[in-house]
Amino acid sequence: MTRIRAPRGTIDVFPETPGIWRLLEETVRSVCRNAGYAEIRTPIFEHTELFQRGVGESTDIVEKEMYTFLDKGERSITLRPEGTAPVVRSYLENKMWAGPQPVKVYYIGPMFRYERPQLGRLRQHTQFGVEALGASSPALDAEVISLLIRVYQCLGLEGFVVRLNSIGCSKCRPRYKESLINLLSKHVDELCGDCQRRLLRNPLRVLDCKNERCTSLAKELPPIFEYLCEDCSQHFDGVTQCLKALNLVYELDPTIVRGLDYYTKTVFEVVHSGLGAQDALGGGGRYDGLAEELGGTPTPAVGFAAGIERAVQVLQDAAGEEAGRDACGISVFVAAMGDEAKLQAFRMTHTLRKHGISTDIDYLDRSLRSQMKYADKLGVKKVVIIGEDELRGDYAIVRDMATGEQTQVPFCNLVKALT
RNA sequence: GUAGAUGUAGCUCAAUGGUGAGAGCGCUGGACUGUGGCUCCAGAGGUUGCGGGUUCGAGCCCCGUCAUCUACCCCA
Repeated sequence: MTRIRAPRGTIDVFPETPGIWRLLEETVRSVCRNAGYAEIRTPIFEHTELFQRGVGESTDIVEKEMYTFLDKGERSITLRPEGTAPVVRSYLENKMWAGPQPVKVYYIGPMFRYERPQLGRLRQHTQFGVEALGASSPALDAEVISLLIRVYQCLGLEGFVVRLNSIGCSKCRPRYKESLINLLSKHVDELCGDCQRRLLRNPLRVLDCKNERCTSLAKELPPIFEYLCEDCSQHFDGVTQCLKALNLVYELDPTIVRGLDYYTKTVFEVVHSGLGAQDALGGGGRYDGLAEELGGTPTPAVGFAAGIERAVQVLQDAAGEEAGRDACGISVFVAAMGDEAKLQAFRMTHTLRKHGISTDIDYLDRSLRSQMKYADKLGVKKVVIIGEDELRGDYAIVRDMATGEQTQVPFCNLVKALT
């Protein structure tokens, strides 16, 4: 029999990192709630069409990375590859537009993409994200960006960089695309194979190509700022103004274009150099056209998504392996010798637990010496020792593991002595 | 989907084509029959990823396969 292993691209979060995970999740929750974002939990699978229409038929995610299958009712189902389209679907389906606007929600949960795993990339990974729907104010873009930064700041994470860009809207982006095509067409031969293909389909992608020659060509291209329409341009100014008001440092980066079709106007990424080739901790932007694309009324919205595993990786590099270890948290160990004492110890352990004292006991019939060793490894503060002598005298020995000091405590006073 | 690297004990790694595949750490026990950390001793633990091939002989060489890692594409 061959041993069953976890499927490719999945990991067990155990035993090294649950501590960091819990800290991260708690930080996300408190930062979001502090800014008026409520939790939303959407299904882990959705109708395939949601992502085809929402994320975009021509994106890599939809083209080749989705976990799609037919269920027993012949429906095409997809494990969610991202969180935004489901939230918008939920907003529309639950008529959240009928309540006070904007609707601000956050989520934490698993996402699935069928890709080759590498550093910072898994087939099942966890994202936290926020979405603010129903308002087009640039202040909301800035708020969303500030939330992401705040999460990292609260965790004491350093060395990340915020990159900001605007990719315009359906009015002005086509003009920019057109001029990119015109300018790049003159240099088709110098572009890499991928970019030659991208040129007609989505010329913006040439901007963030990692190929050196494409990069140097891209540098010569005019930035999109010169092509933004009045509306987009004003909006972008509003965003930068708000960010400056918060003293948030960012870099203007005309090369970030994002791989999902639904983005409009503001797009941003938070990157960290400690992540290898996949250097984005998180990213997001505005998606004013998505609700309409999903058959709802036009609804302006903005949000981000960020990778938990990637944040954990950076935090652990900074703090060391042991930092995330989930200590058992046991404070008292009951060591016993002899059958009668062991039964008494078993009962005592449960009594102590009932009184809120975290307690553990030996289950391997070990010698006293070994029980002491084990108690030491657990890191307990006190060990309660019972043998035949103690049973006869109706008391237990309580040993302080830090000082080595031992006292005799009558059984009836044990709870008080250990509290 | 493509490319490269790597698969030996729970972990990190040794072993010129040649005896019964070793070490450190960890685990279990003992020295100390009822007292942890330090020290010393002992023990358990392996289908050398899997399947073929070459050879008198393969952990080592060759082929295939699977897995992991890294990178491309793209993204969290």
